[in-house]
Amino acid sequence: MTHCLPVLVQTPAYSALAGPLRYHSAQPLPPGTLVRVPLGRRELLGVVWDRLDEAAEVDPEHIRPLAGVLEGLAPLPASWRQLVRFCADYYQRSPGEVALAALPPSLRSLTPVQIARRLRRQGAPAAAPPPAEPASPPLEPTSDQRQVMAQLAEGDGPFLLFGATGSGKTEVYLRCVERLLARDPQAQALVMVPEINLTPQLQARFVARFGASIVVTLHSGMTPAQRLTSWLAAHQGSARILLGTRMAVLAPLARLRLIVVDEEHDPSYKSQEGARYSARDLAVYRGRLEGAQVLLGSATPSLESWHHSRPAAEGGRYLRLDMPSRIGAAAALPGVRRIDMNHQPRHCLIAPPLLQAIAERVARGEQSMLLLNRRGYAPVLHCGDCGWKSDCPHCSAYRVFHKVDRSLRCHHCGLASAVPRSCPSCGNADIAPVGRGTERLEEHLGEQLANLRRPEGGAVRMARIDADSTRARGALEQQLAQVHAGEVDVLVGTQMVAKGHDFRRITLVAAINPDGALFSSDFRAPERLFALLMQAAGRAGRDAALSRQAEMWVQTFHPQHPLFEALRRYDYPGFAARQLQERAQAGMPPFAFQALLRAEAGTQESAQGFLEAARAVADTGLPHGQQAGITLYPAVPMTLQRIANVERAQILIESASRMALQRFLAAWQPLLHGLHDRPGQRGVRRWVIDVDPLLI
DNA sequence: AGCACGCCGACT
DNA sequence: GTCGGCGTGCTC
Repeated sequence: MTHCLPVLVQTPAYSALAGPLRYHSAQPLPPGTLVRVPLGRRELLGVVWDRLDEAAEVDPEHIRPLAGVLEGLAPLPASWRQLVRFCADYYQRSPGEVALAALPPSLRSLTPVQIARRLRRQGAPAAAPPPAEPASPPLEPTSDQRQVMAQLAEGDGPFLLFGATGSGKTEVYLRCVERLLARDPQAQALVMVPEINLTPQLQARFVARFGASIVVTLHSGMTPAQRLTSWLAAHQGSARILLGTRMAVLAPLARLRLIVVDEEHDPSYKSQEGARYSARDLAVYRGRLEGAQVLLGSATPSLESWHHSRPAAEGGRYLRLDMPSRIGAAAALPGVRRIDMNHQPRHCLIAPPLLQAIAERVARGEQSMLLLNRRGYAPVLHCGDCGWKSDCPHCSAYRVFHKVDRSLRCHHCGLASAVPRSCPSCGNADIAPVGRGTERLEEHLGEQLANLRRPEGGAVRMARIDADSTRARGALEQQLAQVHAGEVDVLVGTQMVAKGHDFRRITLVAAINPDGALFSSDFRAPERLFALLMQAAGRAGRDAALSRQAEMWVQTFHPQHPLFEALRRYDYPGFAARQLQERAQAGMPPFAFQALLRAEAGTQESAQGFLEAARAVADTGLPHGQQAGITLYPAVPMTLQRIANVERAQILIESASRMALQRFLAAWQPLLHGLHDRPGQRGVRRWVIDVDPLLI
């Protein structure tokens, strides 16, 4: 007697293999079992799925037997399968793609024998370890923390922890986990941070509190072997605390009781390739699904979460918890100073008063941090004679001048070449860098401060931290350590330095050129700028003795702009209220729900042609009424129209109802597969649906 | 997606 | 006369 089992394999939504495939098995394997199955000439990892009727009918002759079962691995739990199903449905992908992407890569590449050996080595789930002796005894909780802990004990959530930088949010996370494990020693907690860079310090604090044996981390920077170890520990239950980036939300945790999403506003939680899921939104869904408490934390919540945390009487679904006070003597955030660049020397990089302020810090032995969101020396080279600019031949973007290695580099396709000695177009020798990047800022500052002396007489020490300076493994940690050790007086960096790193001795933070976000076509740009500046300000004055003279400087041509007014008062609620009002009036998220259909093709015409055909088929090919409440906008080129010679275009789909949008997408998406193969659409290389896109 | 098969240009 | 380009088609 053989059984016919549905099995998920990694197949994309648009191949004919989107659903589960059928295989014969001598044994009736429970859903969630990991198996190996033949597909064509390959042998793939697969997951036994729940119901056969999810698979399309197929000729019984063609059904092949399973190639093997991964012995010793417990089947993935029903809740995990439901999470995968939800994620696939919501983000319009195949369940196989979501399920297999959520498994560690080594499960796919190792042979069953290697995996069995690995399982034997890692052993069975460990018995509950004795509670670790805290290496660092927790401090007395602040009154804010006490109050928040009391609220967390009572309600169900989800909770939005609205806590100022330095108010001790991490301590709240630690206490929540502590309380959970005291109540249920077998329970598991998931704690997410937006970036890999932030995991080490978080891990250090959790290990110090709970011991290394029950804490594991999961992120894409780990080696395949490490990822497998952590994943197995999570799945088998020996890990009680899983720390990680967005991928951790899809880890199997059979006894999950608490999910923390730190810095929940951070765009990194939204995946930008494969299944474009939001780990924050999935966390909320997963919490409800598995009965786990969900705690979203931020000093500058996303407007979506903020809106959800309005009073329940007004329709709010999250419970807002306030922690307004910074801890200790650093209680006050630095004063904000706006420099009106209209009244400064033209084209100056750093206004004289700011330069003066930096010089004073150096002379006192304090540190300064300058933020400029552009790496390289100058964003473009320009010929004054003929107007030539350093275009990238493959992208609709300029190549950036990097002085360090005298190269022109495209930040989109990676094309790099030596800087021409003279204009490639007219031969003029006088080609000039236009605009400024971190390299140029560092150089300029070095010149301006060349004659300055530190208290003990040494020269000013500068450092630059951006994606270029931290390319090598461990470079970021090393550079951060230098800053911490006080070996740097002036730090220049992109936004990566503003995120989460505590610099105790910094007393001045300056935003060099933040104006771009004020008038951006991206409606979320102000939200991101406000979060960045708040976060950056939080870096300053964390050392009690220095906090009084801490300052946040903003160079702007629009000093009266409401965003900077709100920043001056550190008034996130005021800023958010204003933004939400604008969004409501304009009918934008969170008051509307959006999706994008993006197409890539050899020419802009064929990309747009595909999209227009998709628009047309929404009218003609769908059951009547399926389009009710849905707005489909015309196809337009993407902001970055061409990358690596691929033309990109998109259409926006909008609805006031999330349900209506979901229903429409589910009905529409299958029709698009047919379009792709039509004669006129051959030029289309790829298309994707992005649900709840962050970048439009 | 992979991976085959299949039919046309520059190499030993 | 072969190696290899990617167009088309199939995989439970």
